[in-house]
Amino acid sequence: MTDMAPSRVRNIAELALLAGVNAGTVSRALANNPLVKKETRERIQALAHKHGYRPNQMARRLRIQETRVIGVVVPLGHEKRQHLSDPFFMSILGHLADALTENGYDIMLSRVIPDAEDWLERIVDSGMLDGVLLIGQSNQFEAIERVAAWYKPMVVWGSHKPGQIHCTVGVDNRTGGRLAGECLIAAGRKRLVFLGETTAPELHERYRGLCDAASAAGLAKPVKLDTHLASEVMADEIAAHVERIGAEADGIAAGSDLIAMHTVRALADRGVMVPRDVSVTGFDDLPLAEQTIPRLTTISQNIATGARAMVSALYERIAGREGPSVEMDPILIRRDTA
Amino acid sequence: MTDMAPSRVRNIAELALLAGVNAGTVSRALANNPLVKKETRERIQALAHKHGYRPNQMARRLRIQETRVIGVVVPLGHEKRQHLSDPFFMSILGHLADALTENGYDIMLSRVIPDAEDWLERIVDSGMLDGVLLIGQSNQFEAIERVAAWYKPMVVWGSHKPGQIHCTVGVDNRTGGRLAGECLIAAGRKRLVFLGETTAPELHERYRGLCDAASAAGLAKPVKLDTHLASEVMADEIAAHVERIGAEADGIAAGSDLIAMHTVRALADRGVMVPRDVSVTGFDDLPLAEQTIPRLTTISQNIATGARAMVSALYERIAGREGPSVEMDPILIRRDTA
DNA sequence: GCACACATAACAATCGATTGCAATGCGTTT
DNA sequence: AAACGCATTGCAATCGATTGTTATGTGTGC
Repeated sequence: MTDMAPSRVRNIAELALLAGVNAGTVSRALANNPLVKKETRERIQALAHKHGYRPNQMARRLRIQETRVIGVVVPLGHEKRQHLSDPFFMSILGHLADALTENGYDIMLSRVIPDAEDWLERIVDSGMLDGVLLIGQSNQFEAIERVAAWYKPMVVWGSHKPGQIHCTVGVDNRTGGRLAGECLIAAGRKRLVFLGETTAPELHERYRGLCDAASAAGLAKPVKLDTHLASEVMADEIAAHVERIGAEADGIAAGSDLIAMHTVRALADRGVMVPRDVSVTGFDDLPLAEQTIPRLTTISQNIATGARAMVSALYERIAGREGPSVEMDPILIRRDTA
Repeated sequence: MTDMAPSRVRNIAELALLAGVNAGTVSRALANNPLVKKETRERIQALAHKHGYRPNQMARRLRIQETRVIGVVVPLGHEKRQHLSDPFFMSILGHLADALTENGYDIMLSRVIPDAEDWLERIVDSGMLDGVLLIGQSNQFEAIERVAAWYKPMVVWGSHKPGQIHCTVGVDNRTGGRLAGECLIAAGRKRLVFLGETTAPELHERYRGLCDAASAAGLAKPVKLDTHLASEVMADEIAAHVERIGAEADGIAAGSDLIAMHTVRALADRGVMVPRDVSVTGFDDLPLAEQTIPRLTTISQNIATGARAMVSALYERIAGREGPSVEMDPILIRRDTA
């Protein structure tokens, strides 16, 4: 008999047959279980390697009842056209991925448009996940609360309302909005505008904070201009806003860094200089905010710290311990635009 | 009997017991199989809804032998410290996610540091994936070829070497590099520099293209300065490069948009104006490249188109048809920096 | 020489669903 | 009234692994 290229072995039974032992023994051998004689163990391991056998994870996880997969879910309720390419999602996702893979967890990524009533139930109940991380509450507060009542291993990035059940990690968005407002006011700006979509609680809080700052300084209530976060429509929308605002406003608090960057760009296109003519603040402190010209003044969300906080809160919950929500302090990063 | 909160049903057997039928019937009923009488079907569906029952996907997929999960894998061989937060990965990932979720596929995200010899085998052989998309070849060409020899449903973003087995989608990086070089030369630049890490085939090809352009114009071979893509070290590294180059170079071809943006920033910090004193080109054409000030001149990778091409090539391969690699033409996007 | 302990490995139940096939019951036809 | 067809449902094998329990054989002690 010639030594053919070893045929690919698909399941443990085939390998057991080849080794002349029972499937159970193969399983133990590959797990390095000392119940199996060292000699047999090594023989089976060598055979497995030779035939390129690797256990079917689906079967294994079904039996073990543990998947070592974490779902990372982005609900896009208020923003159906938004893409995952939004830098904020991507940035936090990157850090989550780093933290999770370090501990041997895989990541199942879902971008969900919550049209079906039970979208979240379907995810947590799929039997494929050991836990769920939600990036943003969108307009799905109710749905999240409903599930959080019985499903514990879930942590949400977003803002914390008093009395809520689900565990959140996030910054104090209202304070963040206030900081942005105070920064603009300190720069001598009096006619403030907020750019952002306020159906998501986070953005709404930021707007409220801005209003707080304005009223504390005796200024008129800032105007709110709805702005989508979807990259494609966003640019045009902001351009239109900027066109309309004209000289009406001199201080712009953007709901996110991305909006701020587009705004600065749109202003520059119309010959309006930042920060000479108008001050602009962002929100998030993306890595890129420091690299733009002019560099963006913004409110830091400290995404790396937040991601780590989410992951460790989730680990606690997977282990059965329920920790409290985490609310981080926002920090004003004063750069060039305000 | 009071109407208690319906207890949560965990598996199909329990529900079958409640409904007073066999598990098989429940399975068919929930699948809306007309073999089950309409009346019974609706009764079971109502019962399932009431008790919040949802089938265990792990078990289902094991039985069906189809997971409807696609692995999206980022190999980080040459770049151990790189994070997923790299905007290029994130941008393409966003588009892939959009294309895949449209067809009801879930995404399993892996950021792999290929230290184990059989990292890719382990992924494709896990039994959890219907197909694999690799973002970038890193320095793992051999490993990819080895697996591609027997595992068909896999598509790779990267460059295509003649005679290779695995299916790639990407732009012609060499031509792209040449375009960048010609653009710099057309701007009157004579002392060219390439910023990038050339152990990955894509980046190496870009450098070769730049060299082509230089030699065609009778210029000296461009200097290559290794630059990591990892966000944290990158900024300092580029600053150091810029410091050292000084007046030595007047045309900089960056290996990616991100490197280009950092470079412009670093030059600005030293009082060097772009494009007055130095011309800079990027590579990728990220959405952000258009929003920076000055706007980035770059080589478009057309990420959205590429992502769609990857996904449809993968669908073909899942269906058993093996299509060829796709090589898209790079396009010079002339903006402000060169 | 018999009982006992111990090391190995086989056996079989289990995880939770899907599905081909067999069985049941009812109505219709001749 | 027997026979046949059809609509429903039950039964049991299956996907591929893990693991508690049982069986086998070997060596030791008395």
